Amino acid sequence: MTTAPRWLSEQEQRTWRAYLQATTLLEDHLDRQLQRDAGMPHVYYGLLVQLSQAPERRLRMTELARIAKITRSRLSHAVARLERNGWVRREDCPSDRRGQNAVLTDEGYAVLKQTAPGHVATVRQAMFDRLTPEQVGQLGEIMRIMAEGLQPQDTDADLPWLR
Amino acid sequence: MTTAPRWLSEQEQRTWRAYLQATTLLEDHLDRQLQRDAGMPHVYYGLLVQLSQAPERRLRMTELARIAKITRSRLSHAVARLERNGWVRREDCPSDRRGQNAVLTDEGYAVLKQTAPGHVATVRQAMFDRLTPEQVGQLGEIMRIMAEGLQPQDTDADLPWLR
DNA sequence: GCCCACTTCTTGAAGGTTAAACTAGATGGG
DNA sequence: CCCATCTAGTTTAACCTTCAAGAAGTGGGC
Repeated sequence: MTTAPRWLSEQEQRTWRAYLQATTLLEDHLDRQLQRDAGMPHVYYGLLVQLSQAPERRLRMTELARIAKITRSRLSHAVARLERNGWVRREDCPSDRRGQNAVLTDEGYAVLKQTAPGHVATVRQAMFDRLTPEQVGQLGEIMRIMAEGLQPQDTDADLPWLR
Repeated sequence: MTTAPRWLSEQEQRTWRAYLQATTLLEDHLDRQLQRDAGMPHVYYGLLVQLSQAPERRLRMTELARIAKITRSRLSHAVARLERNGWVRREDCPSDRRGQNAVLTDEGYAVLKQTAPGHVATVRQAMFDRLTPEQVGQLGEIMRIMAEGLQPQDTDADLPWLR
């Protein structure tokens, strides 16, 4: 970082500040809503959602971590907690003896079914009810671009001389 | 929540998922970058930035918490840590004996000065270098709308019969 | 002047997250 | 077959966040 930094323009600064405030406030809001209504933080809820949508309601740990964009370590802790709650169960993977499947239990599914409407309502109220369909489209496109740029890269992409 | 839930449309679902992924990945990315280069998480860095921009580089605890969108409790812990680092100092507020000012020290300012370029570069690379100026404008507008809707409301707004 | 309700800020405990180290099993070249 | 190397997942300890409770100060109504 020896070259002169390119500071943010006025518009970029305003956007960045708004981004930080909105994302902080929303994540807090969702955490509070779900902690109150479902007894777990937002990230944990997201794990149950992913499992509920997977074939046979089960996923390999690494795959779940990849989809949810969290580390395997964090997932290990999270699943341990969800298992204590009886909402997820661990199961040996038949094809790879190192592997574990996280399986959504019926109880876990019931919790999800019960709390999903309230959660959707909260998300709507915070985001979709305030934006025009056009803005929803713009936001989606922008977020896809950002997410794509932040995916853990193929190692070789950082080492072009190896390609 | 007794009425039939209005689920998200296809477009809304895609946008929501992209939003979750992008914000999760970006926050992680910034935390890692700042932990590595500045020895503190992103939120703590943001506190130093706010202080650096305040008159006399100091702010009342409550005001700083309000600006940074975090709880006072969290701020207390954070400032305690930053104080141990020598980057912030606490000071009694002259006009209100309950109050404390958080003051950015010269050391704290130096850390900021040293790490700001790298941080801006990271933000640019993750967001602004990937978006058109038009998209930056759209994102800013959308985030302002969301943040506004999530501000802790004036109590009376929830109690119209008291107005 | 005296209450009482409110604000400011801190604390402690419980729970969540991170980074690094570790166990166990898979994999592929020689 | 053997071994180095890689991958899957867990664990530990340090750190961070949250919630509830509490100490201390303020200020309006009487």
